Amino acid sequence: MTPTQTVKALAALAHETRLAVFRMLVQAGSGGQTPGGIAEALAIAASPLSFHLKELTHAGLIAARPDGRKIYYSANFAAMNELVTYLTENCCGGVACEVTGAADACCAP
Amino acid sequence: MTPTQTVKALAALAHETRLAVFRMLVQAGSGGQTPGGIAEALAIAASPLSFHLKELTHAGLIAARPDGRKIYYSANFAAMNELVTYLTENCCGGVACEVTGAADACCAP
DNA sequence: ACTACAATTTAAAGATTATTAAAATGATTG
DNA sequence: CAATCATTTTAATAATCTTTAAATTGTAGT
Repeated sequence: MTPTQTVKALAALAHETRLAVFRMLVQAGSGGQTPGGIAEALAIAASPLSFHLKELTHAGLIAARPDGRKIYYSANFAAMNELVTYLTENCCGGVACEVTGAADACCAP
Repeated sequence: MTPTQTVKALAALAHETRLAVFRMLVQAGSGGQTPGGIAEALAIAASPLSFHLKELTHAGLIAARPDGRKIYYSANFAAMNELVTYLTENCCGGVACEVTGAADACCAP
């Protein structure tokens, strides 16, 4: 993951509505959710939701799967995991972690 | 961690310079780094760096430890780990993970 | 074809954030 | 105490995001 891609993903998540949408999709699993379902659950109007879904999609954090006149959005788990890895990478210089004490998997929660 | 705190942390990281600074501090471990050291390593002018350090500090992602006329900044590893946890929490509804297959630790990289 | 539904697009207004250069703070050294 | 060093603050400008409401696309049912 490049710094630029990472910044895009973080910026996409750095908004209350989008963070809620993304977490809802993370919890929904690979089946996903339609904009209608998300809008109802989170009480968001259709137009802004569509804008935010586009932002998350452009950042590579979610993907769309059209089905008839509905569209199912689901979280991109690979991207999510790459993002987490990028943030914690080479923690404490890669030596035995000062924080967790773990030899590898340094600074994992 | 509240959604509001999480959004603040993500927004703080969603900037190329701040992401680079934060990763440098993550890799520096608990000893930390001074603005002077960071400025030299990343080729950033003092004034914008100070602005970005303030943003990261307000977001709770780093902390300052003054020592004489120098200030050592270091990553807040607890905050970093909480952020990661918040993003991946209750992945796939908490049932056996569809993505990794793991029973718990669902969707960990 | 006509109507209804699911979702997206557009354009304008409003709000937030980043950058720059200059000035200021506060701690050390000679 | 004057000079210097490390860092922060200020204020103005420039750039970027969000929201809103209205209009649009595309699909399904009658």
